[in-house]
Amino acid sequence: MILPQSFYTRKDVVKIAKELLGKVLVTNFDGILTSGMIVETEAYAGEFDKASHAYRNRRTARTETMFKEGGVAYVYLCYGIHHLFNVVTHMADVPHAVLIRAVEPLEGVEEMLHRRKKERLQPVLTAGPGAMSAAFGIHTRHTGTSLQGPDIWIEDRGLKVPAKDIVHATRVGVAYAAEDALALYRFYIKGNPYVSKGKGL
DNA sequence: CAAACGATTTTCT
DNA sequence: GAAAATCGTTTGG
Repeated sequence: MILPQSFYTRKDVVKIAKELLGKVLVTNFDGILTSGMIVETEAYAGEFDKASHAYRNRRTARTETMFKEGGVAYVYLCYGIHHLFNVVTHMADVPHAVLIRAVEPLEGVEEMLHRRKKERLQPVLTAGPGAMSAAFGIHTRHTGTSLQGPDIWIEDRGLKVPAKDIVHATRVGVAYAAEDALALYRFYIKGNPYVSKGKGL
């Protein structure tokens, strides 16, 4: 089933980030469907999180999407090259989001290989937020897109990730966030080869 | 209007 | 392991 909007509008962004592990992200652009199981996520708790673009409820043209009601995509360009895909959570005016960092490819592998200009299926295809977005065809133009479809959605296919297989860690690339860089806001499935190689603190 | 800066990935040494 | 690639957003003059 497609995760309902009520899944996203809940208030605990960290809990949502953890629950997204094992769910299936699907994109369907121009009739081309690609999907993959989410194996790595990070929570960004807006107002009190220095690692978030919306720290202290800072509203700009870019972050405005994070202030929407939960259940839409927040996509932005990083380092001028990479499109990073996030899921907006909580109610309107609370800028919480979950960064999807890595997935394990399921359907549309041929298309993902083509989009990434790769020959063979290897973890590097979708391990890492920029790589995953490229493989799924996600672009900054999709920021604000609903996660109820028909272009992007997340499904629950009944897979439960055992608590013992969920690793809590520090986030990647946010050392500038001082004490908030120490928060255990990154979650991934232990031993899954598609988890990114990015290192926290 | 000019300048600095990334929630990263790839390539080269 | 180090460095480049590359550009929209944000901030400062």
